Amino acid sequence: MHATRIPTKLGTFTARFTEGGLAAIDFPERTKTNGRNSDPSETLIASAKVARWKRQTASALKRVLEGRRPGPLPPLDWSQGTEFQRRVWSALLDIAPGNTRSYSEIARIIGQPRSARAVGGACGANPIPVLVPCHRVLAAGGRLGGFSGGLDWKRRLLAREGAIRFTLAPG
DNA sequence: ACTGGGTAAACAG
DNA sequence: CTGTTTACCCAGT
Repeated sequence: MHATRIPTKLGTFTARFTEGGLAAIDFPERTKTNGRNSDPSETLIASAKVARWKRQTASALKRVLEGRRPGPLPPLDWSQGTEFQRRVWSALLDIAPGNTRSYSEIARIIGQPRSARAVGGACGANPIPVLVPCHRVLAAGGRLGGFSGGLDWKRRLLAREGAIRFTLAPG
């Protein structure tokens, strides 16, 4: 596992990689990590391949934060997900910036029209937010629904994409 | 605004 | 396997 920090206008994200690809993205931490030194063992593991993935991830992340399409992505390591979760996450990649789907629409798209609630669960388990755009999935009637990284992030990401005509959620 | 029933997946035990 | 917990949804109050 190799981690890298990605500074952006909205804070410093952290991306984690395995040999299989990008495995996770963490939102900026409130707590200021006294950053600086990197673990030397990680440096040894780093390969040209991973270095390329890091560049692609940083570029894609910044572009999505600007409301644009991500451009080329590194391979995504979804090996920790179940078959169902991978189907949901895969469907999320087809939602363009500025567009939204509802949980039940995603359920229908993957061929399980009664699994809207389970789709919510899979979105909550998405380890690669922003690039796998679970923030573009809303509840029925345009309500905001939930977001693991906090609803503020969901609102901010949607606003950046000009997709902010949903009713406000409690809270 | 609040409830209750229906529904499906993941997880703890 | 059984119970509990969900980023759900819809029809009734």
